[in-house]
Amino acid sequence: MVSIDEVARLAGVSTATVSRALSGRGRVSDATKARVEAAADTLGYVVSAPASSLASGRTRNIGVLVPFLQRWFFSTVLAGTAAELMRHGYDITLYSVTEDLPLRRSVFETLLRRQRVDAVIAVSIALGDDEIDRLLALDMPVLAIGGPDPRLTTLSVDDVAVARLATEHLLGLGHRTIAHIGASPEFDLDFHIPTQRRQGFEQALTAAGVAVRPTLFEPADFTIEGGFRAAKQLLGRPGGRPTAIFAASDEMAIGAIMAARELGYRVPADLSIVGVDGHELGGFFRLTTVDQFPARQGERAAQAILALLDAAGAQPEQLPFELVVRGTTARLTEV
Amino acid sequence: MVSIDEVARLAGVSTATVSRALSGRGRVSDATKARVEAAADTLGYVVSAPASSLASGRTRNIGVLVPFLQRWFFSTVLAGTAAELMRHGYDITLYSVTEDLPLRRSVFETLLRRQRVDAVIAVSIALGDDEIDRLLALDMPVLAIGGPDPRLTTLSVDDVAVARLATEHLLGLGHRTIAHIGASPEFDLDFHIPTQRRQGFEQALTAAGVAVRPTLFEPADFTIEGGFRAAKQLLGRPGGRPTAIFAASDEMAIGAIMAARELGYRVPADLSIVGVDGHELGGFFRLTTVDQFPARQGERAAQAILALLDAAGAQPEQLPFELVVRGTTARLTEV
DNA sequence: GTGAAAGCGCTAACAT
DNA sequence: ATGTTAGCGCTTTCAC
Repeated sequence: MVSIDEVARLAGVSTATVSRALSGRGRVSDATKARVEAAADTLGYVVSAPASSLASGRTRNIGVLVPFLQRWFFSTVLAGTAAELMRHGYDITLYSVTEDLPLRRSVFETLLRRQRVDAVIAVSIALGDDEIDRLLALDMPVLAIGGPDPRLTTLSVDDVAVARLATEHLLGLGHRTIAHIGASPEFDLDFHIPTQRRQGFEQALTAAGVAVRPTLFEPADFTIEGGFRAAKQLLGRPGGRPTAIFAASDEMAIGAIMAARELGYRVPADLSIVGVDGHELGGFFRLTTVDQFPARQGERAAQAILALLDAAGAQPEQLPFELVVRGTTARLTEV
Repeated sequence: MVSIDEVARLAGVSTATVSRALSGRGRVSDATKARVEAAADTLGYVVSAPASSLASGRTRNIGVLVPFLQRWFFSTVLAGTAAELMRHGYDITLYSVTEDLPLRRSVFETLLRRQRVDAVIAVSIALGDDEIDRLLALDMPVLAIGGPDPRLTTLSVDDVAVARLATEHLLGLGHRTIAHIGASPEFDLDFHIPTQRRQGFEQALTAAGVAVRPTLFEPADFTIEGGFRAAKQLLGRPGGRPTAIFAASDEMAIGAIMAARELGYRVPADLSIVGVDGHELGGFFRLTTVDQFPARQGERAAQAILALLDAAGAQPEQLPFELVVRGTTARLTEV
């Protein structure tokens, strides 16, 4: 391992100057800077992260907390964050925060407290009160993406507005009997996004003078399979089947499409379906959806945390979303 | 930040003893060990990673290289690795190694060389020769999961055997006109798994005395959409359509199922389909598949790298796989 | 603009 | 079994 002294010797300067030249902190003449860089280059020198961290207190490393690594949405956000951070020379330390309680505790009580990260990003994760306490006690910038907690600075889409938009799209096509596939109550206990989507849905209906009917709601677990089951229920129930379904995620919407097909309904001729997310499979299924650009959410979070690191506080920020009309929604045709 | 001296003072011992007691290296009497632990506990002391790393040369951190974070297979392997590593008090630094060449270079030339990781795991990633040179030059344990490179210690499933198993399943059901959806040549240029699957497929056919017909092969890109397109080709081509399809991934197999349905073929009555992976969607589609247990692959890699870290060399290891017969394959019925 | 020197918070000999 | 001490490889005052 070539160390800073060797670079200093080769460049004919002190280690202090090498440090300044390579880090960009403190002034160094252009000439020496060039010489130092050349020396570092020929020696293949790379600053030792532990030594630098110990001396400076900065790590150039961000901790990222992710709940369901295997779900498309989360890994997509993570990919966005990772790319953006790497672009700035930052590493990312990944903490998979699952239901495994002992592991989970260790993240908050030990792993995050080892002085290994400069800041943390929590990706759409429902945190306990004590966990948030611990994050706050870390005394470093913390940013949440899409979580429900008011104590954390949060980047989020306006889920009420998202749902309203999807529902208004359906209303605009003439639909009046619109069902909603949302979260089961347990699922939503600590994570409020699904409830907000339901609120937006009901707001839109009410604003259009359409009554909200409890039989037109069916809970599911945000998977294709869950959406499939829920849609079967909705479509199978006697007495006025829905002519449109708003699913709170694209994966559930895809499940609904398959359920409809299996029951012999044509999408969108007999049934319109709209989802939320911007899932990669959306194009294939020609799914109309409200895209929330998950990869960009991740990037945005990375930028925000970097800003927090060399400047002052960040405010909660509203993330963009957009209706993408494809082939699973159509005008209501008189039955 | 409470430091080791405070713990030493409170426990009435030297910092060296605290270090020994907390790390488990070197002997400490049970009594003092208990006192030190108590002191650390009441003070909420956690060892500073940079300081410890600088002094010891160990980081308790593993670098993980992942190519397509958004693909189910990769994020599942990663989740397995992450959980297992965390269980042992290790952090994981995630490097997303994509087609972005400048970023990619920075991983190998800078990020990995900062003394931040004790070892690296490369998850099913096609590495260039120079990249492998750089990994080897890192002078630390490196482990690959499922990659093609002979210079790296690799944990992998026997892809030839996997394909043979899938094909033999189909042959055993009486099928003789079996098609294969595999990788396009470009896709396989630097990553040989797809080719191995094709070899296994052809081996099985030949062993059963069935001629290999080029028209019964169709390349795709390992996505649902790709599998869909490929199956349409295979089934639409005039002259002896296949009665069974072996797809080199579950996602392609799912695409094939949908293509078959759309063309009016019943699965498995008219067409049997088998995939590879053990994808989470497999149950929903009742897909017969050869499961390769991705989550366990990740765990296994974590265990192997930990073993490498405190002992001697590891040998390449064969990973388990298993035929899971569900509902998309059936006996050939006379047409 | 540059150098000297004092740490950053630990661990690992080496003593005892 | 425990204490003393010398670093680990940087960054950052403080001088000049």
